[in-house]
Amino acid sequence: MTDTTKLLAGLNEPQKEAVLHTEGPLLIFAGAGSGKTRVITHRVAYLIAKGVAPESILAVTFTNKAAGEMRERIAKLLDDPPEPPLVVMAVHGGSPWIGTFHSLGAYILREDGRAIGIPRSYTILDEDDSIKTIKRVLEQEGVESTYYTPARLKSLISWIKNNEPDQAELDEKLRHLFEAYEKELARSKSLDFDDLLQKTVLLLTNHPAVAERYQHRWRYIHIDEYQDTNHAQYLLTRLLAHAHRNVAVVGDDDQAIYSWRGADWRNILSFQRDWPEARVIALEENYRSSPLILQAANAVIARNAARHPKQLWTRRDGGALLWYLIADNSAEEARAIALHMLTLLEEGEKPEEMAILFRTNAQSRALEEALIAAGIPYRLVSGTKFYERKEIKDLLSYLRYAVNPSDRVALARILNTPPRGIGKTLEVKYFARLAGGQAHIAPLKSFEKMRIDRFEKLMTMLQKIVHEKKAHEALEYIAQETAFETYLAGEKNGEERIENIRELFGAARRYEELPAPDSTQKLLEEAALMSEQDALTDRRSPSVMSVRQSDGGGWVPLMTVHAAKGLEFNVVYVTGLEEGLFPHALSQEPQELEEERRLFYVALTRARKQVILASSEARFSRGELVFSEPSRFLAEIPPHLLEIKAPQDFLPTIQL
DNA sequence: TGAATCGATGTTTTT
DNA sequence: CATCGATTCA
Repeated sequence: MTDTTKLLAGLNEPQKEAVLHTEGPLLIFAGAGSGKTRVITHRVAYLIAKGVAPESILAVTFTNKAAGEMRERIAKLLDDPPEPPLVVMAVHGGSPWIGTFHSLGAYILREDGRAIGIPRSYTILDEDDSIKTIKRVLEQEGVESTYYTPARLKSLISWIKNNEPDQAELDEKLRHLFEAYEKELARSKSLDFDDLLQKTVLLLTNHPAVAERYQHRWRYIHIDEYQDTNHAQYLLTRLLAHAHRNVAVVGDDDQAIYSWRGADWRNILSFQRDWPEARVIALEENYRSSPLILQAANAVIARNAARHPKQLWTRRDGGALLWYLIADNSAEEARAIALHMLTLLEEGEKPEEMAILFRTNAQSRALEEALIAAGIPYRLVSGTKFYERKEIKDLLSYLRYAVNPSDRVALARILNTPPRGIGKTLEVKYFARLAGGQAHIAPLKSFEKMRIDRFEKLMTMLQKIVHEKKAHEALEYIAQETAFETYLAGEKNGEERIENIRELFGAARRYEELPAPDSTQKLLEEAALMSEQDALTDRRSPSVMSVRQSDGGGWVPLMTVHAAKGLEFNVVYVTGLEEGLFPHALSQEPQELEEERRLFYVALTRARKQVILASSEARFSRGELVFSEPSRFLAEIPPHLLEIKAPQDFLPTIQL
């Protein structure tokens, strides 16, 4: 057993208090860089060292990556070898359960969903899959309306699921479409992201015996990033903690940046209403950023009216002024940044310690081009995610369909991929046939029947394999049988895409130790719930690959500010600081502007040593040159903290 | 059936 | 600008 005093060493007073307050509700306001993750990991390790059974501890994190890191850090604190990353701990008895709300819901529903009619083999639909389902519903219902576009309907449905409005308040048409969508999901034995939360709440509410089991199992609950929980997550937390009341939530209202996704940061402010006996602890000492960066961030966030007042401080002194780079256009902005990076690299800064942040993914293009020109290795922590690539989704859809033969989205994907002569007409016939034998279904012509028979035979075989063998064996079988690599070789970017599916085989091998059907199930779950920060692979150009190999690893990370949440770097470039872009033109309501400001605050507080802010007077947006003013946020930073730079100030001191 | 081409059309952030 | 969908042609 680990000595508990060791777990308290090096913590400041409020941090210690948070670790020691193990019984009863606990609310931790943790400012940016105040050692929040440290507190949670030490707290969990402390509980275990004190003799609490590890399996009775639950920790909910914002991303799976954060979960993996937390797991490793706890293991290290307890002098245990870390578990292999990404294999969910629940399957190894005797470990804390650490994961996101969505994976928690997926797990509970997998175990107990049958009580509310959800089969063990259900499919998780990602955003793209559920949009496809909505398209099918709109077609079936013969909706002509231009108002109900698939994307808009998706967000309306999502809103309904998260907020459970009074049925009577809903528009008749919308209610009808909502029900049709739900019916289609049920028929496909599929759940969307919102269902993973909402159905879990439903299960625990309607089946008290099930709820009691989980309440009894997880006696110590931790929720990270509580300011970004939505209503369903709030209810789930309350349900799980109800019996023992040992619930510790950690968050910062100033870093709430997901209200557009249904998150309600007032959850953190109203915690004390539900748990009146809660101990409240504020962590305001910052260990990350230089005092100048903190002063800038504090000044900016102070402009928000809707916040719990607080002020970050640091014991450190010194630090560099924030730089503000004004460029004529986005290409020049990108080039200047790349040049500056070269100087820092010369001085010995590591590439992975210099992050480039932007408001929208579309901005990455110009930056990538400049980095390629400068020969700087980078990685895009965003954009087309690994599991969203077509070849990956296609191949995984075979497994999905084998596991869940009701999964219509998966079937539609694989029926003719690779091409096997089942085109649009035959697909329609086949779907009608599966839907049920009405009289008007045209009989299949003999060549059609042959093609269908061949496909069905393949799937019967695959089903058998999925139930008897591991995920990677099933994948390799299907790739073999469908000559998938030969098919990809004939497509554009064939080589890269073949690489990708080989990488998928590798990912599948991480589930080797699980028994046969679970192995495939887990892989599919990971694929659906993988987040931006978790991205397994990175988009990079061939030239970048060679640089990477020659300098012993390390890439400059490029990502949206949202994706940077929870991360920190020595140097942070915040690009595209223009009105209309950051703050975004679509977020102009007072509340939305405050969220944009919080987003800017998050960007600033990612940096340890240096912040470089950048804006362009003109940039291309949908093929058009658009001119804009510098972001209002720049003017909110006290001028004495800023040093204005022109692109020429970034001229290289070394030869390109 | 499936490849190819043309034209319209939408534009934030993501589990 | 890039993606998606519809239409056309082999």
